[in-house]
Amino acid sequence: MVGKIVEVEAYRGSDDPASHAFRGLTPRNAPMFGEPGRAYVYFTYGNHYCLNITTRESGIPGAVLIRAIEPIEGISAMVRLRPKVPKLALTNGPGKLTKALRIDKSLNEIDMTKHGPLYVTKAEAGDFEVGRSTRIGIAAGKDRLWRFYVFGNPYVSQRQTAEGLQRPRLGRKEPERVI
DNA sequence: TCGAAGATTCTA
DNA sequence: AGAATCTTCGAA
Repeated sequence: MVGKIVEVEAYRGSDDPASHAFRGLTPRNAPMFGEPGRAYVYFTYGNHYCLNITTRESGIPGAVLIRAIEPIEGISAMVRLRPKVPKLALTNGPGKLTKALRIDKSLNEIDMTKHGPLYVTKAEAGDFEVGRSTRIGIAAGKDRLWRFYVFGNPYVSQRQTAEGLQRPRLGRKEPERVI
């Protein structure tokens, strides 16, 4: 299965009250303090896994939550994992995409920079614009515009009207693929 | 050991 | 708008 990442949120450490790492190292958030480029998978609300990719050097907490992807290959397999769900809703949320890609805690801490069961890689992509807004589903840290998404992409999660929404800016970066 | 909250989703 | 559902963490 292959998808293009179209929506992410950034989380940091003691300077970010919305982050799992805000109060320091715990067993759950340990990957955020570890090597960059690893998966940080956590379970929440009794039902859902969420996938992050760690971003900062060892000892400094940081991760990017993958909130939505655009399905590219293996769509029938994704539908099998999320039966009776229309294509547009297959992977447009952090808990939805982990289910559609069968991502769970067994992939926690996996190296996502190398070819393996779950990894990211650069791919061709035309020009696109990046929208940004406040992060979704958080109680603190609402002042930061740390949610980023491909502007106008229909596979972005349905809450683009979150407060703090800004019109597209930032540049043309190649999006990446998840497998 | 216990209670409350949670980087969500689905249904009514 | 509210329930579901259970892990995690901090406080007691």
